[in-house]
Amino acid sequence: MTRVTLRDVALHAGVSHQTVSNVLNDHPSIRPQTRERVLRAIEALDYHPNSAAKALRESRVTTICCGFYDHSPETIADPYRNLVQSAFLAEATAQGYDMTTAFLNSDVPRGFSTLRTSFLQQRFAGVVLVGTSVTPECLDLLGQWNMPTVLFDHAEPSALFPVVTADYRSGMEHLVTRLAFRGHQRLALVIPPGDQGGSAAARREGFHAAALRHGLQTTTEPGDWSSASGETAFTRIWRRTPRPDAVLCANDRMAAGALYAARMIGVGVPADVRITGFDDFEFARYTAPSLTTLHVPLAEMARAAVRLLLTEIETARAGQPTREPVFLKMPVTLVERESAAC
Amino acid sequence: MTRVTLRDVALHAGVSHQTVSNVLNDHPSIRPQTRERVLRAIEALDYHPNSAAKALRESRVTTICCGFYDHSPETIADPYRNLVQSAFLAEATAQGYDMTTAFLNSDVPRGFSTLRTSFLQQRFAGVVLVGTSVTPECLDLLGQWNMPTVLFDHAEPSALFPVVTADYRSGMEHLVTRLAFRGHQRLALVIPPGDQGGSAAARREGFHAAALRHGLQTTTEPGDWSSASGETAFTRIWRRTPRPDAVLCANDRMAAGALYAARMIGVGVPADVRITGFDDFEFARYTAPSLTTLHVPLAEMARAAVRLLLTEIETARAGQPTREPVFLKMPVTLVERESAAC
DNA sequence: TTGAAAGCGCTAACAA
DNA sequence: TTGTTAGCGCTTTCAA
Repeated sequence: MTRVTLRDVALHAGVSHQTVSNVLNDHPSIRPQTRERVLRAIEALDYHPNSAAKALRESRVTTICCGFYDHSPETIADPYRNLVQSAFLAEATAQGYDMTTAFLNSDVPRGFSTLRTSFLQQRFAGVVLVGTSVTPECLDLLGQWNMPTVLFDHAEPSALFPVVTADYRSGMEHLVTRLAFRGHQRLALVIPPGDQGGSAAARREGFHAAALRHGLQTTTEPGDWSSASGETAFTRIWRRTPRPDAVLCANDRMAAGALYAARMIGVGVPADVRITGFDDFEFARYTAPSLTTLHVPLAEMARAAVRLLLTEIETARAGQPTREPVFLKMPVTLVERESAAC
Repeated sequence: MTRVTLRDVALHAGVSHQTVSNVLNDHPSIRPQTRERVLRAIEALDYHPNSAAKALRESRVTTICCGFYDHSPETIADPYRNLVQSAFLAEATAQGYDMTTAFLNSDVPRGFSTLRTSFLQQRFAGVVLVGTSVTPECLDLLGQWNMPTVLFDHAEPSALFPVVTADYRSGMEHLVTRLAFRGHQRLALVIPPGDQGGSAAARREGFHAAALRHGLQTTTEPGDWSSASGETAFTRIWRRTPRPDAVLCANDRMAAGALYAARMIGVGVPADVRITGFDDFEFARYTAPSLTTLHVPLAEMARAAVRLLLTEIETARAGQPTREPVFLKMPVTLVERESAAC
């Protein structure tokens, strides 16, 4: 159980431990012959450098954190997270970094201070904060910690951190415009309330802006991103007078719930009402009717976010805190399926 | 940007750095007054111990790894992973551990050796290996590394590692028996081929055992867990003669694909054919018709797996490699919905 | 009850 | 080109 160290390798190769270190770090000025001998010793002893020692000595960790903000039981099963996370990890790995994951609950001060503690303990070098609802107050707080951070899915540019998001607003506008051209008059939107500066807010704004432009009537019903909340929302909406002719849901999961509720009540989709989602996850194609929705290029966004974070980390290490504000907004595209067909 | 260390705290409190360490580690024999003073200094300086230094000194890491085996593009969107992972993390956090995630691709030797390298570099203390298809050869390999490991979702007991799984076999048997009692004669199974000792194998065995017992005809069609493969599989199956009167899918995602294909072809479910899934994810309730499936208690399993892993880690540290083989098999329950209603 | 010394495994700086 | 020295921040002896 005793580990092989640099010294063991040095002993085996008949050189000093420093020479071994030099070989490992590709220092110049090592005779090929020595180098060869060291490499053989490393192989023979199955040596692997201790990452803690390296991190300690270099005052540098090669781990990034994927922080899911606003973690609640309702969103645990959300396929969104998995996609994002696995894209993060792939990119991080490609760049020679490890990744840890943190789920921050909405208990803001406590969740954030846990993250900060972890950072100050040097457990990770920087974080991609995933999730809506990062309020301006939180951002100010974060800003004071100077922890390399990238905001994922934050709708507004930030002076403090790079932001990677998608054009949720235009996506929604596009969808509403399309529905307007098809003669729809009364739209209902199912969306989580609040979320200032977050992606829900962007979706809501796009909805209202386009509806106003086209002179459409609108109502809003709260949801919490879960399918169950979509179900409830649709039921409530359908009791109203006048009834909407299209129900737009802020994500696919809620839309799936709405479709289910419609079927239970005996409302035909798309005959009696159109229903749309947002995100375009795997099962959007597999609802009945299949779901018209907006596609978000999550994997691409995730790759960009990690790359930006690594730049942030390098910049912070080099001690150059000034930088242009970065705001990456990826296009969102309409995917037309049955639930809102003509 | 310069970090606060033990020495800084000691200086501030007017004691030696060792005393600070003693306070942090709750050593006895510290005068309450001194203790108080040190704690105030820690507070005042916002001190956080460096985890790398601690790990190095104690030769001990407090990170576990969540290793998803058989990672392929098809399974990235799988909600299964997220549920499992977030349950792992919650339990690990509760026990004072961090968690990293690794996605091992099916390129067995390379993927595994990356994991091993990471372990030998002391990046994590042990791994929960999630996924089917861990072949006996892989297990032997793993066994030689003596890396604390727990197998998640492995169907057979192992002499080498604790296993946490669900009773996939009985679940399938129960479902087949139910269908037999309802007069079904010809069953088709959509399932990934191979997977010796994995959960797919258990599902397949349960299926065949029960079908045999009840004298039912069976056919099998390959799938790769993805919805798209379920779609293809159903289409193929429906071209056969005679047609089955029930199509059992080895997971919900494939079942969703099968439902879609049936609808496209114009086959009524459950009127013309019954379709069932396995796992009971959120959207199983939201397909149309809603999906009859088998519920797997993933969160509970995940908690148990982490606890077992921590025990393994402790045991290994204490140098007592012998231990009773552990095999935890959680119950799987039938959830009846519309797609296989009477 | 507290402090001083040693060293975990590594790398940066310098000396040979 | 290689070896020696020092120290990253912490905890574990052991002595005061």
